Amino acid sequence: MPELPEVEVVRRGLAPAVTGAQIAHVEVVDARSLKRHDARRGDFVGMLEQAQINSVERRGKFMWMTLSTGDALVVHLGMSGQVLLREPGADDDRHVRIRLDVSTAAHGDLVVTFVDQRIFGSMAVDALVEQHGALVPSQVAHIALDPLDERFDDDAFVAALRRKRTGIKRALLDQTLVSGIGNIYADEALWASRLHYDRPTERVTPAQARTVLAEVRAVLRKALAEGGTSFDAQYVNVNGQAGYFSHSLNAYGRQGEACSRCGVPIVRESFMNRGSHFCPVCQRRPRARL
DNA sequence: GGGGGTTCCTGTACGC
DNA sequence: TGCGTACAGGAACCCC
Repeated sequence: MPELPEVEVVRRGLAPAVTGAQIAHVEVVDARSLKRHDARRGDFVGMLEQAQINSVERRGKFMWMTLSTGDALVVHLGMSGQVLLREPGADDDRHVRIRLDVSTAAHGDLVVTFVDQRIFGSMAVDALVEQHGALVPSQVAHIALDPLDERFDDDAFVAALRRKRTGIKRALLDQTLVSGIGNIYADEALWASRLHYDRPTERVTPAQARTVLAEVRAVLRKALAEGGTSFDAQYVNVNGQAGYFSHSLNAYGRQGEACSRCGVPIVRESFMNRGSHFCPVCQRRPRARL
C-alpha cells in the first residue's frame, strides 16, 4: 500500500530519468484512471503532449511533475498504483492504464507507464497554485504538509490534534491534519508510542502527541531507507523491485504473533473498514468516553 | 462545519 | 473443480 515512503521511493527513481524530458505521446488506456482530471480545464492528452517535465515533487502521498506549460501532471497511486520506467517496445505490464512516451537527452526514449490494478489511483493535469511559498497543484493544496517536510509545524500539529474530537488513529489518517500516513505506518507509530488506536485525541497529552509525531517520523524514515513496504506485487519502485520494510513491522499484519516487546499476541480489529493492529497489553484500550 | 460512515475497484484467498 | 463471498484500503463524497 503506497504511503509516503513508497511514493518517495517512486519519486526518487523517476526524477533523474524524466527531469528535462519532453512528452512526445500520451495514450489513455483506461479513462477511469483520469477521475481526478478536470476535463473542463482541457483535454488530458492535449495538455501533456509536447510539454517538458521540469521537476518531480511530492507532498504526502501525492506526487506531481511540473510542466513547461505552467501546469502539473498529478499522480496518486491509491492502493495499487505503480509508475514504471520501460524501454520502448518492451512487453506491456498487466493493468497499464496510461502510457507516456518521453524523450530525454540523457537516456534517450523512455516509456513511463501508470499501472493500477484496483483503479484507486489516478493521473490528472492540474493548475499550480502558490502555498507556503511554493507551487502545488490545486487538488493537493487542501492537504497538510507531511512530517518529513522541514516546514512542518510541530506545535501547530499538537494543538490541532488535541482540538479534535475523535480517535488518534483516525486523526493520523486525516490528510488535512498531517499527510503521508496510511494504515500501515499509523499502526506502527501507535505501537511504538504505546497508544491504543482509539485513544480520544482530547485526552492525548502534548508530550504523547510529540512522541507519536517522533515515532511517525522514525517509522517513515526507516521504511524509506529500506525501499518501502511490499507485501505482494502491488508496490514496487520504478524498476519493478519490491521494498524490504515488511520484515521490520511490529504490529501491522502480525495478528496472532507475539508482540516483540511483551510477547502477548498482537490483535487485529476492524476499524474504518480496514484492519487495526495493536498489542492489547502495551497499548491499553482507553476508558469509555463520558 | 466537523465527525464518521459509505463507496469506488479488482485480484486473491478461502469456504462450501 | 467451481462458484460465491470476504477482504485489502486512500480519499472523495454524503449525511447527520
